[in-house]
Amino acid sequence: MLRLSKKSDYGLMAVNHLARHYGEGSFSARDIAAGYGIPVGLMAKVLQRLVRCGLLRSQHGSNGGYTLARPPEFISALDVIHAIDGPVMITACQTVRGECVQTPMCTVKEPLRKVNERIVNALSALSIAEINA
Amino acid sequence: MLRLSKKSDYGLMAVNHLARHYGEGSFSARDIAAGYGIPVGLMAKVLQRLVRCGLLRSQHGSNGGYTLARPPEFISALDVIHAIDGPVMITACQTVRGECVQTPMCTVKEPLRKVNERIVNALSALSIAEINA
DNA sequence: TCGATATCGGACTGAAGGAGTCTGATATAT
DNA sequence: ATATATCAGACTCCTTCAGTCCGATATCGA
Repeated sequence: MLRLSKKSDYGLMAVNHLARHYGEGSFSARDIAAGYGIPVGLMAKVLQRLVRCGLLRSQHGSNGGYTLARPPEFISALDVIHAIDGPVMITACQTVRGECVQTPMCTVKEPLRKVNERIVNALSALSIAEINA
Repeated sequence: MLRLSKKSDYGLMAVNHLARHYGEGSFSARDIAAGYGIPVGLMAKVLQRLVRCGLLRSQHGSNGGYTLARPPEFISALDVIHAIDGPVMITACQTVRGECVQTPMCTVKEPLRKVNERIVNALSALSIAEINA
């Protein structure tokens, strides 16, 4: 249905939160989740994925938590979404290389690929810093 | 996951097919489905929705079928997707009026609304005639 | 050293939505 | 009449999403 997953939503909120407090130390999943009414466990999962993709740094132990791996200007909405949901692709039928699995007679593949490209561009042009402003 | 439903895909293919043969009479669900390896029953369902939203005209009985309700230049990809999947909205949390149901502290609502707007624009700027060219 | 507090990883469950089928009704041309 | 269409809705899988839970590991402070 051309919809973002809730996890991506949560991810954007979390990264946004960290951006807003950039340079003020680290925040735990609990810290972040509390402010937005997001289940802690789920928030933790989302944050873990962001760490694995190099967007966040994590610190174990007490007084631990998460911080941005780089300044908010250099993290895009696409980065976050891609880290959580994988590649942004509006059609299920085509692979990363643009091949159509379903049917070679698909006449709308190419136009949709262009639309997809525009969406990706729009998302990658939107930095977290920009969201925060 | 920011993905179009298969029904929308099928709808685009169908409308595209009808556009390619615009002025050559009507085509049944069976006619259209056959060429693309789409299940007939499902194709029929999709076509019905397009009729209900005024994009296609239908003709009962033998030698019946579907035709475009207006020239391909005046049907956009968004028209088709909207007819099948409903309003294009990348976030589940906001209603048509842009209100956030989940939490009033959502900090990413407004930026995502703008991204959504761009997507809608891209889709509504893409006419079926353009796809076909 | 012990314990509290974190992240981390995977498995798991329930609910929701998508894909596709089926049945029956209505309309129309031959 | 009959064959061929659309039409409408209910229905069944099956996948995916949302969220939970448990055990393991790492770190800080007392």
